[in-house]
Amino acid sequence: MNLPDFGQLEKECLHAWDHAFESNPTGKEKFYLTVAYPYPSGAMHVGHGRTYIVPDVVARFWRMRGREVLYPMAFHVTGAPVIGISKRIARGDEKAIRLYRDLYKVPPETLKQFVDPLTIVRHFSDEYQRVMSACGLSIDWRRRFTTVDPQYSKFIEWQWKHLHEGGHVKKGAHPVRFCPQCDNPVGDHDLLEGDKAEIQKFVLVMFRWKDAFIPTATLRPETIYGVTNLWVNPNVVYVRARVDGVPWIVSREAAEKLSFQDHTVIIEEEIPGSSLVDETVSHRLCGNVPILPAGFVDPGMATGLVMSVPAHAPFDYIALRDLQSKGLYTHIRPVSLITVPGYGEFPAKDAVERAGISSQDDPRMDEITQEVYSAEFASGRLMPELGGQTVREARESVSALLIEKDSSEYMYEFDIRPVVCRCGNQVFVKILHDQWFLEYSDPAWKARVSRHLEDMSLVPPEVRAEFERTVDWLKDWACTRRVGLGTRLPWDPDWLIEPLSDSTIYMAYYTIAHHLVEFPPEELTPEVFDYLFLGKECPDHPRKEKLVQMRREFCYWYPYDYRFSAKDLISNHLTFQLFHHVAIFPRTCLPRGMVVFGMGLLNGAKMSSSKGNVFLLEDAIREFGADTVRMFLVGSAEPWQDFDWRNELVSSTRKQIERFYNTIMETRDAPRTMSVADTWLVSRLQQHIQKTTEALERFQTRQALQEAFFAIESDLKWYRRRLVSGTPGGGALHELASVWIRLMAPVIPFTCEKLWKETGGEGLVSYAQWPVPEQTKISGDLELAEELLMRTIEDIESIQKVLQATPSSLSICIAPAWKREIFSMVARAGDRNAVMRDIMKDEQIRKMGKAAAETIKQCTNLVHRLPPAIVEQYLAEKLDEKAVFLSARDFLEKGTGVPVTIVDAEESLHPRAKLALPLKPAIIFE
RNA sequence: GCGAGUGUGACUGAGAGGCCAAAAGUGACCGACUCAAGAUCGGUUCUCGCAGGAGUUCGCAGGUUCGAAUCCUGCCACUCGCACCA
Repeated sequence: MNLPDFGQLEKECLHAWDHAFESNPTGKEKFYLTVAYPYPSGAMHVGHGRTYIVPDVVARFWRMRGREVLYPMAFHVTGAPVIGISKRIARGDEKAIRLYRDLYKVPPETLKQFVDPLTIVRHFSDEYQRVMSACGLSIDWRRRFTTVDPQYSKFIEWQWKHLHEGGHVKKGAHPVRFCPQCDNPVGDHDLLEGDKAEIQKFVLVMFRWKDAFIPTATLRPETIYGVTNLWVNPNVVYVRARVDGVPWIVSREAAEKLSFQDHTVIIEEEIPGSSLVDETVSHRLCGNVPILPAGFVDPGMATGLVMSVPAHAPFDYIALRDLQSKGLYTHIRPVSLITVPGYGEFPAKDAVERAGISSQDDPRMDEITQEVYSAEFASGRLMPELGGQTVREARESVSALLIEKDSSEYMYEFDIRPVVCRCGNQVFVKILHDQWFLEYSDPAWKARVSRHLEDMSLVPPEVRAEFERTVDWLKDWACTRRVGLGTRLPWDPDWLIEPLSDSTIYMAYYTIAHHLVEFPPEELTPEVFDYLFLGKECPDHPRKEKLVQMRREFCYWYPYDYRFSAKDLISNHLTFQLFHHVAIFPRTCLPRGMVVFGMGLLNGAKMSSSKGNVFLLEDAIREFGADTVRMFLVGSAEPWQDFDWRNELVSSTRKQIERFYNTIMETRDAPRTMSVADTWLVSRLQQHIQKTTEALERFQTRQALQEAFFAIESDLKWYRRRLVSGTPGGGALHELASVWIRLMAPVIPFTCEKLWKETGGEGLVSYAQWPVPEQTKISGDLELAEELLMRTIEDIESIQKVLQATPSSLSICIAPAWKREIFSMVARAGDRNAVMRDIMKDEQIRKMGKAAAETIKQCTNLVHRLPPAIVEQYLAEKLDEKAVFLSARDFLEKGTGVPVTIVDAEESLHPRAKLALPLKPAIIFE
């Protein structure tokens, strides 16, 4: 083997590609694809690599097909993560420092500067660009920007002005997880404990006790009609507190929580739980009820006091039963208020008894509570005397009633506790005010998105259901922040625009990004953008011609053709950007398609930077070469499937590329003569061109590689086998080389660029014309003949395998014409059952008698066992089987090592000769 | 829990009612070439079989059909999402 220095080769290519992929509007049809821009807070790993390499393969493919391709890239730096990172590094946090120093290999001097968040993103943006280039990504880097560039901020302000004017941004209150210590809302990833916790909305049912209220929290306000008592924990000390001036009795924890939920709370005195036991409270809807002691009451849960509905709540039922079994409170009877199919008067009792639960501590209690809850919610109705509403309806109407007439309030609480912030402190539910929302819940907005979604091309098609559901499910999105990097809300500059919300239509920005940097930000007024993106009247501007040109460029590129992104973004970014597009742009500028990717695994485990389970892309390129990394990443699975990076598999990909390189280099010396095998090879090649093209049009990179690489390799194998020994191959190889290099160029552009040059190709292969299959080069009869030969050899080999005695000769007996006739008739027949009768109508054949009947049966069998394409071809071509074998006799003799004779089956005396069928000659070893 | 998806031979994966014992790649084993290793090339890789065949397989259990990896039902397992975050 004579391999080049791939590292050197890559360097030369990168040099040749410098500025080669900068795209400008031309007379050609365009193809605009974008990928979600990265948030550069760390080094790229091979998972990121695939995210950008797959689109690059697509970009290179369309470029070679003559499209003007735009593949831009920018960096998303708005938001809070880098601020957290810089703080942690400033604080000397070991874990953060280890990650950046050891895994991401940030030099110590640079790391020191990471106390400034912008330094982090600047460092990694540059690194991203360097590594992306090293991967051979055909990006137009002139358009690079970051989301904190002043021009971009102007663009965001323009967009938000429209969203605001369009009525898509509303102000409201919003419960969030909040850490008082950090004085900030906390997201899932900021939690030490309780990351699954959801905020639930409880109704506080206000029971009167002396001059105060005892609020009990419930998710089932409709059960107020069945309250028999309250529960208090006698071992807990409660407080009497003035809540918005009104005295409430709640747990100490509850008092603190309420203070975060829009209440002013002043604690006045402590009240031991035990002193509340046996007190009487009252409520308009259930009258006077006693307070009973119960150990299960958790002071950390909502108000720390609960109402008891033993007929419908298993916990309440069991707690009451336990007390009554000790002879206490025996006068209390459960009060039934809901009827549910499948349960008796007291569903809680039924459920407990069915499950055979005897104690409050039984672990199944939560499960059966859920069971009763769900059953009643799904199919329960209030008793007729209470109005007969469904539980679903009653829950709404009763809570409205309680709020309006009975001083009830809402209280938010987590469904799972404890919830602990990364800083170690307890997290509370806080109601944020003045929060701005994108009103994704707006049915009219949703409807426009849904309608557009129908017109979009989604790859793979299975994701459509998920998009539809997401559009349906999206609620209002809190779109402003107090902390982080970003653009300020134009009409309320105390707020920053939230980072997902500022990244929804930036694909439009790319189209003119390289021109926009020439403008001072203050000149980029809304009127300018209105002209550029919406075609409104062009404002007066000293550089009006420039603006006109930019408008033209935008119109050339937009809308984008495909957006590529990982599947985890379906439920936010990918759907958000559709909402924003329909809100801002006219129909003609709405996105055309999306391609959704699978996730990456490393040696079978999920890739995760925080767990250190990553393989850096730059290391991979250094170790294996960029082409190897590319070919592995696009070839191991289709884009939407998850892929698994395993070093040993990657190494074998490298060998494949080396093999490819050598094969092509060897073709340079091949003579120009065309043999039968050459014609066959060229004929086959047309199919591979066709199939590769189709696969890439459908983004099936793996399938494309299957055709463009392995299928061609396997043809070459047969081709070489068919060559007379010692010959180096013929004229087909030159054509093959030229086609093959181009088919592989999108995937392994470095190697192909080099080979293109070596084989005398003109210019860059990156811009060479994509091969087109030529009908005139396809010879069906030859392909069928070779197919017959291959199949026969396969049969011969399988016989040889089981043969014990060494044969001295081989006869191949060709089926007679009448059998070929029968075969054709069988193959053409539509109705399989009638075939026999129809064929036997033929005088000539009927004379054959039993042999004919037998042959019909065998042919029927054979026709169904052969690939339809072959049968079809057989019907279309006039195949002279005997000639095929005669011309391949040398080849057969060489393969089997015995003399071969080819005879007509009817001339052979051997009984086995009768077995001969079309496409399946009798094989006789003697 | 809810929603969307996936389960194929040692592994990655094609296959979407008869072309299917199931493509291709990888790995493993054997052979050729080598002093040797690597690379390369040829062969084998579910079980049985002295004639191109037969048997048992495609998460599990049923069902539809002349016929099921493929269609239907149930179960099990895995992946992703469930938001204030990139």
